[in-house]
Amino acid sequence: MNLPPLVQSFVLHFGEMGGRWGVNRTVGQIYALLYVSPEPLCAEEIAEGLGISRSNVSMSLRELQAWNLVLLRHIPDDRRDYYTTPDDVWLILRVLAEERKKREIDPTLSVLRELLLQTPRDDADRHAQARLAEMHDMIESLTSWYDDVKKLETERLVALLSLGAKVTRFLEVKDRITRFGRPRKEPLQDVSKAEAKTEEGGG
Amino acid sequence: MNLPPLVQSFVLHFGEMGGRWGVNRTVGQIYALLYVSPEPLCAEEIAEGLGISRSNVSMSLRELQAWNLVLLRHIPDDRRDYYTTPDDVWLILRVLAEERKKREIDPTLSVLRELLLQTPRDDADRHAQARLAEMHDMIESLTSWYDDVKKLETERLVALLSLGAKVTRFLEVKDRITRFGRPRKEPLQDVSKAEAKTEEGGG
DNA sequence: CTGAAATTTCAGAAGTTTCTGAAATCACGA
DNA sequence: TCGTGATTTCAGAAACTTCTGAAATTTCAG
Repeated sequence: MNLPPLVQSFVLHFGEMGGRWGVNRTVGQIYALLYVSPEPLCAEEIAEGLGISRSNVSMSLRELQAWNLVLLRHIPDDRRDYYTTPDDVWLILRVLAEERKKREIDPTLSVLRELLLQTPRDDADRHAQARLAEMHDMIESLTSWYDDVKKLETERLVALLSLGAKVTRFLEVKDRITRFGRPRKEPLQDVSKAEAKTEEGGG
Repeated sequence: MNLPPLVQSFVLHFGEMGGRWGVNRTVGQIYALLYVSPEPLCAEEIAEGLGISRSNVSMSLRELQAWNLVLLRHIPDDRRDYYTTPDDVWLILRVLAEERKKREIDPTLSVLRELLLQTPRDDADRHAQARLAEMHDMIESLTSWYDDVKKLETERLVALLSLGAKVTRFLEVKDRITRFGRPRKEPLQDVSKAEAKTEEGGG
């Protein structure tokens, strides 16, 4: 490996983490290298920089493309493909979230739906389905929140994040107002329409 | 494998997904089995149900314990260990989020910090550090949002989720108000003081 | 068309992870 | 103390993934 020390440390770290993120070491390294590189790189340069075989680079770039994590660039009068990453980190985050959802969540959600449609044969089945339903409903809450939030422009998304849990003060205020009209426990579903419930103490 | 068909489908699916979630097939299967099982199970029963070796069960349970995803139970006059999962799915989600953060995010954040402290040797280093800083800052926004949100009681967390992106109406109002006094784009930090105003335009 | 450069594919070598059965260890009652 | 049964450990077998170099394919200028 033939890179400036700072870049090298970053690249090696991403390589090690690759495994935990669902890609292999080389894919992680290539991504890291492209991410910090000031210019797009061609396959040969990547192979050279990381000290790995040209064919390994080719396969790993394919995988990065399957993840939508790299961009192709061309340079006039040079027919090689040059690769780079999007430079907006928030865009990168969106792509990553989308891809991970597609791989890690969606298949499970669809299996859960399928199994919940089956007619239970006995009490064991009924119990199992009740558990699957709990999991299904939680995942639905999460993905519908996600679908909603991903539509936000980045600026707003950042604002929303920095607001953090302060948002709940909003809910508390709503609560207090709402309780005058409607005395007691309601299903918590559509809080936005003003029918939250219970829970005093809020500071 | 010797399980009711519905449970078996669920278990097999979790086994397949295991790889994508950073655990191996057996770990995924055991987790799924414990999750749907109405009673805690002992190692022998798990091995029997899944048709795998006793030692494999032992090692996989260890891993699930390292992830804090299983609970130990004891039955009077029986010295075997019985295992189960927490039954609140939201608690499971919290544990999972925490563990994944610990494994997938924290190490990277600390490497980024370390590399950002180094004195750059040239322009290439300066450019690389600028990129690392962008990544670092984004991850910090995310983790500080997460740290904030994870303190919420589940009931409030669910309410927050179902609110989704509607929360940004709150931000819009704040924007408008703020702009009277202060002509331009401000960091959107302390919105919490503008509370009660929001949300009349709902629907 | 031909040929040179870039890229991809692929069989199998190298490396890694997962799984097992056998042996070691532990926990407890008699 | 010992014996019984539960549990863990561990060396190596089996399965799987990653990586390479060689060969095949693509691309494009002349």
